[in-house]
Amino acid sequence: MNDARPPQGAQAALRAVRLLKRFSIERPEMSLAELSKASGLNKTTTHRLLRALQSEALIDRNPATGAYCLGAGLMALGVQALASSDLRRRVRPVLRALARDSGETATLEVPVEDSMLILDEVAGRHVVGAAGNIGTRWPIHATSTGKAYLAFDDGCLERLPDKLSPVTPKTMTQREDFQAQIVDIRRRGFAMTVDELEDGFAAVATVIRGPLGEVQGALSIGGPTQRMDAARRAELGSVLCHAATRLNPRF
Amino acid sequence: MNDARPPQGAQAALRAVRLLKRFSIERPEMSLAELSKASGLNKTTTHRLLRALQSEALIDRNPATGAYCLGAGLMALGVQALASSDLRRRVRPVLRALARDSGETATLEVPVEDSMLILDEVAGRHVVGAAGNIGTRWPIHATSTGKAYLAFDDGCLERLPDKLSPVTPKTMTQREDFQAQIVDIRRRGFAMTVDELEDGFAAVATVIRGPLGEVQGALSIGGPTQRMDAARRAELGSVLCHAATRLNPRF
DNA sequence: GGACTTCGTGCCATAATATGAAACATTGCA
DNA sequence: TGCAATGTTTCATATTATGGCACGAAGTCC
Repeated sequence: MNDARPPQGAQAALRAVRLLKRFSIERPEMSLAELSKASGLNKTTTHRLLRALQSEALIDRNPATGAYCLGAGLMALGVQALASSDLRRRVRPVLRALARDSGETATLEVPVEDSMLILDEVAGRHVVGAAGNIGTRWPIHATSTGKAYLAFDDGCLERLPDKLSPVTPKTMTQREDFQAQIVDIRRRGFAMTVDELEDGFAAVATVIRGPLGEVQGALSIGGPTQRMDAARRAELGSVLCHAATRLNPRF
Repeated sequence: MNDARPPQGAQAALRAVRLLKRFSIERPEMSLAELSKASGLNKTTTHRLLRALQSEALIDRNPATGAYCLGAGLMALGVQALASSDLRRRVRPVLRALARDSGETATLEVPVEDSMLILDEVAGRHVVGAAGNIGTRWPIHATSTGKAYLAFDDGCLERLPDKLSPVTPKTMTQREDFQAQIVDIRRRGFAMTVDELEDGFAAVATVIRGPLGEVQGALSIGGPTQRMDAARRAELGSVLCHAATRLNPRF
C-alpha cells in the first residue's frame, strides 16, 4: 500500500533513521566505529548524527562502556505509535476469540521493510511455542502473514528482497514459486506456511482491509504442524477469513 | 545523567525527529499544514522530511484522509528499544514482588524530555486505579519518581521546564520549593507525592543506580491517599530503598 | 454553478548546511 | 613504553537542504 519512493533533499534525516535501524536484538549496543562502518558513513558524520539523536533521547549511551544504544525517547515514540493505531485496539478482541476458539496462538502483524512485525499476540490454550513475541520480526517470505500480504497487497512484491534466504529447509526461496502460490492464495482467501518459518510450526493467515479496501494488517493462527493437517488448516483459514470480514468497516 | 548539549550540523535530522514528537494521544493524526505550523517549519521542508520519514516507515498516512500519523517502523524501533534495555527485564521480578508485598501498584519509570515515562507496571491486589499505563507520561515535577530523579540525578534540575503548570491544586509549582524538598529526599532516601499528580493518589519513589552509581531509572509504589498515611509511606519507602539497593550490581 | 479558500505537491536559484579528511585527546593493550 | 584503537574537535569545501513561488485538485461558501 504505502510504497516508498526514493525521496531527495533529506539525506541527513534518512541517514539518522538508518542509524537507528542498525540496532538489533543481537546487537543492542554498538560503538561509534561499528556504527560508522556498518552504515558506510564517515566517522565524523556518524558522530554528529548520533549526538543529535542523543540530544533528543532517541539514542542513549552505556555510561560504563560509552557504547551507543537506543534511548528512552524511542520507547516513548514507539508506545505512542502503538497507542495511536486503533488497529491494535480494534483487533484485540478478535485475536482473543480466535485464540480461544482454536486453542492456538493468534497474531496481528504488519509489514515493516522486508519483514513482518508482530503487533499483537494472544496465546492459545496449548502451551507450546507461545511466548511474548510482540515486536519480533520475521522474513516476509517465510511467514503466512507475509504471503497473505504478497497476495493481497498490490505492490508488496517490491518489498521482497532479491535474495530470499532460507530459514528452514522448507522455506521458499524462488520468486517464481510465489507467483504460483499467489493465485491459490487469492482464490482460497488465505495463505499458509508449513515448516517454512520453523520446523514443526504451521500457520494460516489472511489480511484485514480498511474502508477503502486497503490492506491494514494481517491475522494469523499458528501452532505445531502435527495439529495442523490440511483439513484443520482449511477450517482455521475459513474462520480467519470470516473474522477478517467482520473487521472490515464496510460490513 | 545524559545531558543534551545543543548539537550542530544535524539540523535536518533534528527537525525530522521533532516532527515525530509532535504527535500525541490527543492528536494522533495531523495534516501537513498543521505539522508545518506547529513545528514552525516551511511547508515544503515539512513535506520533504515527512516524505523521507514515510519512506522509512516511521510515518504513515491515513489512506482515507491523507493525514499523517506515526508508522509501523516506529513501533518496531520502540519495541526494539524496550527489548534492548535489560533494565526492564532486570526490574520486572522486583516490581512483581513490590506489588505483591504491598498490594499497591509498582512502576518503573525513566525521564524523557521534561516528563517521566512509565516503562513497566505491575498492578497491586487492590483494583483501584491500576490500568495499562505503560507508555504514559507525566510531568516530572508532579510525580514521585520525577522528584526522586530531581534529588538523586545531578543535572536533572535542568530538565525542569521554567513554567511548572499545576496538575492538581497540590502540585508544586515553585522551583524554590523543590530545593527544600530535595534535601529531605536525599536524607530519607525516597521521594513522595500526595495528591499532587491526581487528587486521592499518593506514591513513594526512589532511584535505581548502575555499576558506576549513575541513575538508571526510578521505582515507585502508589495507591489511594487513604491507604497511604505518613507511617505507611515511610514503611513502603523503606521497602523501596531496599529493593533499589538489591538491584544495584555493586551489591 | 462559479469564485474563493485550503490542501498537498513540484520546481529551482540561493546560501546555509552537512560533509569528510586530518589532527587531537584518551584509553586499553602489548 | 610504545602501539593501536577509540571518541572527539576543527575547518575549508561543495554538496545538500532550504523556502519562495506556482500548479492542480478538492472542498466551501455564496
